[in-house]
Amino acid sequence: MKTCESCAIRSKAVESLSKDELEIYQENCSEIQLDTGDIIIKEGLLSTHVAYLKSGLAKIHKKGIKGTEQILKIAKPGSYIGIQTILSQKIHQYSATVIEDSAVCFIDVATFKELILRNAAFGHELIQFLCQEELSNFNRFANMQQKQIDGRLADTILYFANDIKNSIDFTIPLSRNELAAFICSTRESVTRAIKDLSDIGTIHVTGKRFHILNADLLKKISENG
Amino acid sequence: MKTCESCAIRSKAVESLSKDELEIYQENCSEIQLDTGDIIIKEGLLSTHVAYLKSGLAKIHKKGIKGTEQILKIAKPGSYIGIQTILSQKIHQYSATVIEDSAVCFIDVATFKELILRNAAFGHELIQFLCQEELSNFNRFANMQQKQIDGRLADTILYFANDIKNSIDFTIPLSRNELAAFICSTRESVTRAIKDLSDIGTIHVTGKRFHILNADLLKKISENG
DNA sequence: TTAATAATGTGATGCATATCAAGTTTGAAT
DNA sequence: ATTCAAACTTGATATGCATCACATTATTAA
Repeated sequence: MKTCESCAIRSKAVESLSKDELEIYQENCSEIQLDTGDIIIKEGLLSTHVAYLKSGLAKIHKKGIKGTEQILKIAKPGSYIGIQTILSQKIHQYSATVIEDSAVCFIDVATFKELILRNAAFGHELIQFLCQEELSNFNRFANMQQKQIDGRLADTILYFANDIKNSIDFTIPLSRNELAAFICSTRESVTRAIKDLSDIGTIHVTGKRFHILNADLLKKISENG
Repeated sequence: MKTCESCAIRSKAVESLSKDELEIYQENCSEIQLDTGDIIIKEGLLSTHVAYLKSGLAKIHKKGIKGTEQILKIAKPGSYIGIQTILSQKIHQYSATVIEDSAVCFIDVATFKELILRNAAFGHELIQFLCQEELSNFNRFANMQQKQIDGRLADTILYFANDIKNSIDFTIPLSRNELAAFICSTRESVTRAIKDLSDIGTIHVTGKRFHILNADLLKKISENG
């Protein structure tokens, strides 16, 4: 049986737990394999567990007006999902859906809360995680508002290349519709933006597979908006 | 001499401190009166203190591409400012500027960090604060992307009326340019949006003073985008 | 394989809002 | 009061992108 104790990719927060705290954690935690399309948490439902993304990839999204999906961010391995609603609000304010087969640990809310109140180092790591997330959100917010589509797409391609896939040749596990929901545009405009970036030789794209040909130019487009 | 111990509007986090922890806090904390326009923290500078907004109002902003100011959010009394960079990054990633005369407490970073690691309840309150902030950011993000100007302005007017001023007759302490930076538009478009909402009788505006005449209609506009 | 369905691409058009260019008001300084 | 600069308003024009309509290509099921 797998234990958190022997888990190689447990979070820094879990690292900080004492032996008996880890036991509490472990007893109220279960790891589940999820496939693309599976729902981790769903907006509007009661918040009963915190999810820890061990491996894979998920989209964090939210229903906007008229039901339009808005992708808020991409959750990478090491992310806690659904943590925002465990302390005060009890209803999930956003959904999380797997976009690349994932291993997810679900930790009971009460346990999570107990550990925060019991071990300051555990809380400290969570604070660090939340702070970094907020700064990312700020950056993303400013970028979305001030750049136009080509710049936003360039951002996204560089983000997947540098921060997620660590490669210049990779797949973005999002449909054109989802890409649009992520860069705040429409399916059609995403298609055209991809064509723009391809035409000037910065990328080569086939389906969901992206190959960066000219990173410098792509960066310049990203920076200039 | 004023002490945190006797402070009526200290944060919930400070509430949770023990007597000697409170003393540590107090010794490394100083309250300062700031006027409109004064800078609380500045993007790019070293993060040496956490600011706690006791009273007044501040804008949290960030330089975008080409130097365009982007207002990320409004900080209300009870907000911790500059907390995001104290643990990992050391450089402020955003600025905070007073928009209504404020009382601000500056707490030394080392002290703040020490208290997080020493008192789990203190950290717990901060986590709660950070979680709520992130959810607000998500909502704001989705709204900005999916609503058009009139809806975004309606949002903002209702936000000031309900969440900040608790009145239907109040001043928004932002210039038209700042309002634009807040609702992600331009000075001119803000003017026109104000005119739109005035023309249909939802609000009456003179300068920075806003009077809500038809809250229901305003709400409808906000909801429909 | 073929049929059916979903995802994607493309061209034509319209619209919201940015941008530009004057004017006008406001507020501070003299 | 008068002057000056900053903030604001207003109209005309430009443009980026959404929207619509339809063609094409993948993908799945039969």
